[in-house]
Amino acid sequence: MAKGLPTRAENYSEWYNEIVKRAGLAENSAVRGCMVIKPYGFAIWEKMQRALDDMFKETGHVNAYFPLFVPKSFLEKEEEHAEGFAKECAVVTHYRLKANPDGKGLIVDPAAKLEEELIVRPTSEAVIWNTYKNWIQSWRDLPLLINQWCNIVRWEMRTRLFLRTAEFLWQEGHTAHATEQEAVEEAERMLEVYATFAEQWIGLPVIRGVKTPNERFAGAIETYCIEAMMQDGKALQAGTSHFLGQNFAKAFDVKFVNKENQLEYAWATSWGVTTRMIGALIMAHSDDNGLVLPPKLAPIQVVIVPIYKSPEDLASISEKVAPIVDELKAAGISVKYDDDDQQRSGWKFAEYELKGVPVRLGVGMRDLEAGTVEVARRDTLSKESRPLEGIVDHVNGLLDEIQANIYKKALAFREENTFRVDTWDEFKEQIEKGGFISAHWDGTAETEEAVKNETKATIRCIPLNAAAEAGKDVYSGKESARRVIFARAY
RNA sequence: CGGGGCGUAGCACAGCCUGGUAGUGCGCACGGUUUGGGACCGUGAGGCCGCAAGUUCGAAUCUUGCCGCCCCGACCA
Repeated sequence: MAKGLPTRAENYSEWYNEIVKRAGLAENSAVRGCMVIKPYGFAIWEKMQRALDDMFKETGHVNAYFPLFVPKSFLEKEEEHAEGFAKECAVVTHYRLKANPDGKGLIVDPAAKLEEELIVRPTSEAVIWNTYKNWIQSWRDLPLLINQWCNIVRWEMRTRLFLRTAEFLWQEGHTAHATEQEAVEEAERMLEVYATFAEQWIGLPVIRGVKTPNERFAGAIETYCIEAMMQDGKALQAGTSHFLGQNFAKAFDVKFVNKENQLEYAWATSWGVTTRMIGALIMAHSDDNGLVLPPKLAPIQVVIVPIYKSPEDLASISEKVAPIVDELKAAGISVKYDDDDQQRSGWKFAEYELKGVPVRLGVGMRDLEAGTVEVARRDTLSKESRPLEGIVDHVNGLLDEIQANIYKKALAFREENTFRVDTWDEFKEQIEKGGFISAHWDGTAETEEAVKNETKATIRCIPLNAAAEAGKDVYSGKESARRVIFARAY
């Protein structure tokens, strides 16, 4: 076990916080509620960005950039949207500071008050649809498929590294379409992109679903989501995709002329995933020794640690290892040969385990003589001695195996902790133990609210693949057509 | 914004109750011995004790007021 790292069983949230800090992913900043993403954490984000961006491009999207500031009047235009975000907005009121006449330091120059306040974007629908108004005239201008990578600010009272901070990084896709059907298909397509990314890259099984009206994005007609289970049995929303109908087109007067020469409002979607996915990755796979990274997102996939006594030994190990490093690189594997003389091998083993490096190769003098290498995998913590010959192929296969294994493990965990519940007593008992509860819901906001008040559990989603099944609401006893997923959530 | 806790070296903390000018561990620097799972010994550097005012001969310690951070709740990706 890592030195002094709290265990998941002892204190799950402290375990999480410590992993984030000790693995060098992020730390709290001097600015309240904001985080500093450190190089190792940012490297994971860069890998996520790369993979997602490729998927966005493959589905026909292009990147652009819109301003950080949203004039208050823009935000106001779509009423529900405005209401939903109003209570968490940072507002710019002035554009200048000046020397404090009463002493040292600076004060806000009262003479430099902005005519109209600017909101630091909590999301960009308003700015973007205000822009789209000028870009869209004809059906020939559609669909408009644009994404941007940026930061946003949502003034949170209580923050946690990666999971909830006042400022965070994300991507937001904003598309405009000529027909309702096309927009709905886009929202569903992007949800599937997210689900694929979560499952195949993060190794995180997700439930695809739609939100209840209560949980919907402010201004959306339908919110699709992917929900994942963390190791403490709580749910975490890993991505959302919205069908916005014509709400924003109407608010910003975005009309186009269709093939019949008639004016119509454009149909919209928006979709986003955030740096929160890094939190999901940590909480889904890591163990009491530290981080466990899926090979596809690991900044370092393979670390090679030389084990030696004298500088001469190190030299001969380095000589033997050099071609292997080259071969691994040639095979597209990111590898680090850690010949740093400042730290001992035992220290390095522990350190790379804490950092979640999927595969570690240990090479010592004994290996040199025997033509072997010690192969250690992070996900199972198992070690074996293998012939140096053919090691690159072996590692390549091993990375795939680890990627598959951590997904399998997470899926098995979710299945073991998902319960079909049909009585209210059972519901209350189970929710205390954690996990997902699949239960009947009568479709009313009243019941949803009552369940939340009594148990802190919310409806995470109505699964897209939910089979029609007549039943009785677990709380109210009223008629229900299908089961939904209840859980306590992050 | 309500309830609780905490601000002392880069980090984690002790000292405060019972006032006398600051200590431990990790880390850091140097030297040596070590090296197949977080080495050990020795020497050394490093602090306006969150800020401000008050009490006192004297304040990290007592009083008051600020500021900041963390945890628990309501809100949220």
